[in-house]
Amino acid sequence: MENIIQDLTQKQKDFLQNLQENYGTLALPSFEQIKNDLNFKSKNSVKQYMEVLKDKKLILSFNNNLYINKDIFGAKLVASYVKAGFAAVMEDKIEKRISMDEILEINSPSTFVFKVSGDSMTDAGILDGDYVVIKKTPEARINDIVLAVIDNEFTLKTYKKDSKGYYLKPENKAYPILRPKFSLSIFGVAIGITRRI
Amino acid sequence: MENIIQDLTQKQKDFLQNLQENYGTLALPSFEQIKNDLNFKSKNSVKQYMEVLKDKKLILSFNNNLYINKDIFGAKLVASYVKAGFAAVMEDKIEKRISMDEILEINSPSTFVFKVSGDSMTDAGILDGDYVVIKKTPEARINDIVLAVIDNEFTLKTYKKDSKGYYLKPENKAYPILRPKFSLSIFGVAIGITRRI
DNA sequence: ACAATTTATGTACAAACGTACATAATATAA
DNA sequence: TTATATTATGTACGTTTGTACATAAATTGT
Repeated sequence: MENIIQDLTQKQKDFLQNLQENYGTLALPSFEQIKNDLNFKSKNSVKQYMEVLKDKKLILSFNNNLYINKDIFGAKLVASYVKAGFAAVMEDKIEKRISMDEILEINSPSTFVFKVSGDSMTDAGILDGDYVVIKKTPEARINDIVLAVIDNEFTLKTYKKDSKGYYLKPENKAYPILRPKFSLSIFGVAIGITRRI
Repeated sequence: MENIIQDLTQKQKDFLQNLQENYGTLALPSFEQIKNDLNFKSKNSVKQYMEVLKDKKLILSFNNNLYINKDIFGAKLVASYVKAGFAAVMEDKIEKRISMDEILEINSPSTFVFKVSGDSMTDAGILDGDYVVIKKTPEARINDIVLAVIDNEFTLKTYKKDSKGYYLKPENKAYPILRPKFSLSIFGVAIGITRRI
C-alpha cells in the first residue's frame, strides 16, 4: 500500500492528501464540489485524478459512493519482531493499518464498555481507569474474565468453579474470592481492554 | 439518543434498522437504491422516512451525503460508578457511545501501533501480545513509557533519569534497568494500549 | 364501524450528476 | 529545442438525483 502511493506523481499525491484533509473517511462529495474545494476550474480535472486513483485502488466505491481506501488511514502496525534495528528502518516494517474498534468489535450491538474502578484485577493487567470491553452474553467459560452480577452487585472478576460451586476470583492477592450468597449471573464476558495513558 | 428512538413508530424503527444492517456507517446510497434494497416500490416511501429521521437527527448530512447518526453505533459506555444495581438498570445508565480509535488517536499520522512481546512491562499492566499505541515524538518526559532506541535496539520501557544520566526501567522486578552504552533516543511515547482477550 | 392518521405508490420535472470528447497549457525527457 | 507525457480547462449530453404533488392502501384510535 505504501509503495503504491510512492509511484504516484507529486500532483496526484497532493490531490489524494487534499481529499484526506477535506473529507477524511467520509464518502467523497460530487466532482463538482471537490472541484470547488480543491480549487479546480473544471470538474474534469477531478475526474481524471479519480480515474487514476480508482485504478490504483486508492479510491474505492461502495453503494455508488467513493471513499478513500481506509488502509491509508489508521495506525500503522509495526512488526512485532521489531526488537533490533534503526529508527529509519522502522517505517519499512509496517505490516498493515489497523483499527482498535475492529479488533474490539466495538460496533457490535452486543458490545458494552465500562470503566474500571479499583485495583482488584491488576494482576490480570487491568488497571483502575481502564476501559473494559464486554460482550454481553449470559454464558461464560471457567477462567473467563466476566462482568458478573453477584448478589445484585456488578463486578469484574475471573469466573471460577470448584467443589462448592461457581465463584468469582479477583486477580489481586490482596482481595478475597467472592462466593454468591444467593445469586450469581453473568452479564457478559470481557473480550478486551483499552487504556489511555 | 436512546429515547428519541423510542418514540419512533415500529415501521420507522424497522426502516432505520434496515439502513444500519445494509449500509452501516457508510454514506447512504440514493433513494432509488434504498428503495430496491429495502423492497419498496416507490422511492417516495424512502423519502418520507428520511424526512422523519432527518428531523429527529437520526440521519445526518455531510457533503450532500446522508449518514446514520453514528451515536447510534459504537460501544455503549456504561457509567463507571456501576458497582451496585440490577442488570435491568444497566441499560439506563448508558452515558454515550465511544470509539476506541478516537480515544487512542489512531487516525493521527503520528500514531504507530506495535505488538508487545515479552513480559518486561507487566507491572505497568502491559502484557505480552498487547497492542501499544505510540505517538511518535523525539521528546519524552521522565516517567513516560517510551518506545526507545537504546544502542540501536528498540524497546518499550519507562524513561528515567538519575545522577548518572538517562536510563530505561522495565516494569517487572525480574528485569534490570538499562543504561545506554553509546546511545539512547526516543522513537515515541506510549499513549495507550489495547488488549484483545 | 367509522374517522383520522400513517404508510405506500405513482407520475412528472428541474437540477445535479458523471462521462465523453476536444483542446489548451504545462511539465518532463531526449 | 523538440517531442512526449502529464495536467488543466471547456462544452455538450444522457442519466440519475431529490422533490413536489396527487392518490391509494393500510393501520390505528374511538
